Amino acid sequence: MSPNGPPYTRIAASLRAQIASGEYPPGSRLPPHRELARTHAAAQETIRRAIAQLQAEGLIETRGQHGTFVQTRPTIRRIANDHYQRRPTTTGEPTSPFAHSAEASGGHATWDHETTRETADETIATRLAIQPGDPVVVTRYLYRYDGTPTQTAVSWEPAALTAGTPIELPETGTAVGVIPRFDTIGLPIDSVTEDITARPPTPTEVQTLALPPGVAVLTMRRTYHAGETPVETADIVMAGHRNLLTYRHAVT
Amino acid sequence: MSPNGPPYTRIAASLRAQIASGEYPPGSRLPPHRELARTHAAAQETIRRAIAQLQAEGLIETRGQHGTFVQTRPTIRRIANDHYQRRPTTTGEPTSPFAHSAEASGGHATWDHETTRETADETIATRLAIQPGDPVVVTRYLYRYDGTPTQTAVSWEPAALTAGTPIELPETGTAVGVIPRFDTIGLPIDSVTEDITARPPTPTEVQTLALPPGVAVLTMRRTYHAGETPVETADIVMAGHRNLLTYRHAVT
DNA sequence: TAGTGGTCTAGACCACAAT
DNA sequence: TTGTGGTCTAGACCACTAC
Repeated sequence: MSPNGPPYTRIAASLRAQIASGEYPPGSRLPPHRELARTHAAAQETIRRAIAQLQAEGLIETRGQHGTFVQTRPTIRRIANDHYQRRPTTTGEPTSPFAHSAEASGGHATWDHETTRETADETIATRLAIQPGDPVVVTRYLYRYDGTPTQTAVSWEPAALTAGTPIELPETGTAVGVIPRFDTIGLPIDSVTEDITARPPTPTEVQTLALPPGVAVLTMRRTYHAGETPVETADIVMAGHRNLLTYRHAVT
Repeated sequence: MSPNGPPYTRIAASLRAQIASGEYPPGSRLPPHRELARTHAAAQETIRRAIAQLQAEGLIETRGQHGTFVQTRPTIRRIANDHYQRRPTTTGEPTSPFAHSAEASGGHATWDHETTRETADETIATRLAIQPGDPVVVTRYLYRYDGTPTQTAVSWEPAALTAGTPIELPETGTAVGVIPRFDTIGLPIDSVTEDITARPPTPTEVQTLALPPGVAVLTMRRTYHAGETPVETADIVMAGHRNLLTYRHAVT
């Protein structure tokens, strides 16, 4: 088609066009590497480079030793991190930002969590404005969307703030979510900072999030403040190619 | 070191450790592929896989035919997309969000732009709530940070809104920035939506942003609204590994 | 047993830089 | 001319799955 660039990019472009044209519809299987090597008159390794490129784009997926398949859900799920607003204290059942956005996009959210007590290392101490070695309550989450893992999060809270209160352990009391929890102990959260970046996944993230090779993760570092006091900080990691963070700000 | 995984991941881990330990300090040159192949008792192609992995992590950089170098600036630049607030109309010279954040992190910002008149395709028409084929003012930007390209943006505005006004062409009047410009024609912007995601770069983006292979781009789709009317929409693209988007919201 | 993706190898050629 | 990163090849082996 286009005679520019090295062969593996041309082969990738050719396959990309065949997928876009519907010749290989979503869910269908691509020919085996060795057959593609014959039809494109290239070596198997060259085919693999082309395949790897499409994989990084999230277009196709290789399933173990079963074959190479066109992605069935290139559709991006939307995480509506709208405003951080307290819900009107009506009858609605408590929910989390993740569950809220999942249901808004027509799916079902579940999550596992595990809470431990640890001491703050230097990084966390800085983020929480405490001293290294101070006790913190750490909670690790794995969020699933319709059953498949899509997001991990690790949350840190200074133990000194919640010790002896009903919200000492997240995910156990009646108040769900960071903002309502701290409301109940008279430490109202009034601001949140979020740092967003993209980076390649760690091997662990590849495994837990079932990431295809080459895709980046979108990470958010979020810290809640009550006045000048940081009350919770979290690292949130999700697959870059199937997530969209949406913000709506007022301009004043 | 660690006997797990295929050789190329072990070689990558080994090089990563050598970089972290300071054996290869930032800016230094790694041995040539062929030499690494000898010392690690592997084929050159295997070395290249390991190198490609480190490249995708932003740890090293290959410069044409000069060699492989440890990245000198793994330091992430900060783009402070704080609140969208109108500046107090004092004596300060007009500036842009990009210039503001660049100077906040100690660098110097410059940008080129080119404005054309086009007609809206279906996507842009939807985003601007106009009809396909309606005239739009399109401006393409290339932003540089201390001289090196770091961000591209394309902006669309419905021509019908600005025709015959002093702000018909962006970047020509006295008002700099979207919000001040529309203030001057009595169409005050009061909200902005931003959609953020990560994806692999297009070949064009690889070239214009001088991206090393494997790194993802962080993209923002931003739309300004005056009431319910979209007045400007833009696609902003930056390298994922050296950019950080920072938000600070009030919680109400 | 056969098919599949994944990996490795030894050797080759290219374009480009510096010398 | 030499050295470099980048690419391609033909063939091989492995782990896993399906039959």
